[in-house]
Amino acid sequence: MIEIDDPTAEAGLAATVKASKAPAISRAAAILRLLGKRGTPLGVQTIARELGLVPSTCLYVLRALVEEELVAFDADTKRYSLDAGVLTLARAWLRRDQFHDLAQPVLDRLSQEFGLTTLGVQLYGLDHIIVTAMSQSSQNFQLSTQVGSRFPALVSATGRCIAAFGEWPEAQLRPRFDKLRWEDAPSWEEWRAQVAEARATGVAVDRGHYISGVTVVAAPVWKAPGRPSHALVAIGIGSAVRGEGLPRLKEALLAAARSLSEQLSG
Amino acid sequence: MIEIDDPTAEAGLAATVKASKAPAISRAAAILRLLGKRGTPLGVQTIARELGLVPSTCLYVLRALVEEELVAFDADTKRYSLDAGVLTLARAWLRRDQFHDLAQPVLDRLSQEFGLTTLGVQLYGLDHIIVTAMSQSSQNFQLSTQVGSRFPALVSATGRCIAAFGEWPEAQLRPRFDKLRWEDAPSWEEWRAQVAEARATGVAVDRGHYISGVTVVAAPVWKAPGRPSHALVAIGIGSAVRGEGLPRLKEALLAAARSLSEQLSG
DNA sequence: GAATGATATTCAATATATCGAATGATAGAG
DNA sequence: CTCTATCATTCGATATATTGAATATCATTC
Repeated sequence: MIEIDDPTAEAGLAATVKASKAPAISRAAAILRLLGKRGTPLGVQTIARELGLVPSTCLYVLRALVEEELVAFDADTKRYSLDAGVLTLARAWLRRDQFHDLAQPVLDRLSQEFGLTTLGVQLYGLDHIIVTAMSQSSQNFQLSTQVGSRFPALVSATGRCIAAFGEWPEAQLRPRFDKLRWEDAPSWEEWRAQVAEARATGVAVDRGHYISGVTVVAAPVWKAPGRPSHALVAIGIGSAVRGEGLPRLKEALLAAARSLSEQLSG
Repeated sequence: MIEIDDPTAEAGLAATVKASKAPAISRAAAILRLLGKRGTPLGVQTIARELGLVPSTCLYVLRALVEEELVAFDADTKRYSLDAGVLTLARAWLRRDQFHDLAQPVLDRLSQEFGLTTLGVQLYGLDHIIVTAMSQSSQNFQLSTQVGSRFPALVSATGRCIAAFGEWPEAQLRPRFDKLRWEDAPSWEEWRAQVAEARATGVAVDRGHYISGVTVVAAPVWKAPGRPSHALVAIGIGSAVRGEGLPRLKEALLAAARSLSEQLSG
């Protein structure tokens, strides 16, 4: 799957910093994300330029992050990179997230039964989604993502899911839809029709639009009434999603999502 | 394995905040760690009390963290907990950490061959270590930790490793040694002797001191000359580490650690 | 080897994040 | 239902984090 740029990194930072009562934290988060995205160690100046920060401020923030072991500092090269402290936080999150725990066995079963890759994702409004659980079947060729990956909200089957059950005004959907990148982008009308179908059936499908040859199915999960908080996703290639397979998969995904919703709200 | 409390959480926070030029970040990190440790969602007041923060400041920090999706806010209960944003950072870290990538296949091979659990850990001076890679054999009963776990630096075999190759003054070692919790704590003299042996052989061993019945072996890994930066650890129970097994394991671990050191420094 | 351009870092002025008291909001007891 | 206790939240005064210029350090070019 294709990764996306983080919109908050460059453009929105100035605004976020201004509005906040703790701007150092926005800056720190932006730095962490930048270091994560780049992967290679960066110097103070580079980071500051990239994020539009004052170098001295950037230095102080980095030093604080180093102190907290969220950022590693190489004294020889004077370069900064992510440190293992972020792992400790992630482990704590994984251990306690209800959806993750409940979804994992369900995903394992589904990916086994249908021979495809399944994901549990958390929805963040119209901005993006984050993969929080994953399971792969033992088949040879598999599409793969990792827990922690971010994708734009409205793309693929999950996007139709969000549009179908989020009750968002069209004025908010359209501009975001126009910015998406698909391998074979649907027209706005085509997409609207598919969203309507998702609303009717309870499951959204993307047939080769996001990635050609790949069928993605998504079903919404609710933690509370209102907008769905999570979704179950199945990603299939080849025979797994052809012919009789697809309706059965949709059925199974829908049932699993309903069951999860009940468990989460109870 | 037994988890440890984070020393920076309560006691050291005030000092760290005072010294820093970006105190909001220390507070933010402390909040993240607290939320991670507790697992259950917490209110502003509770967090502030626990960490010795002013409630209003605590609120501002929390809001900034929510904005960055590092903390989730339940508007109904007004409780805060870790959010999935920390996952994204962790994934980025895992993807780019050289030691993690190089160590994983080595650990897989070792755990398979000897039928035990192996870890790759990153060393943080005399403070603590963080597990950054793990592999388990397919045997039924296995000791288990997770990537991201933290342990005190000087405990078990890794501790002897750090003491043996870190060239720390005794005055710094002793007070930390005295604070450790073992199931069957060795005396200071006993421990010193084992550290000396580790220095001589290149591998450290803990025979049931940290956890009774469990043998832990650790070998240091260097990214650069000076103090070791990482270590390879093998954790065995029963026959895997009895008789002829142990010397063979020590040999294999040492060889693997040497090879890794070379790859990392090159 | 001097000069150049880039970097990281320090420092004092000032915009502002932080504090503590005051205000709302909420839940539980009587 | 009222009272009380505890919580989250707002707000103005002030200690201080942030800034931008100045300095120090480093690598590279002529």
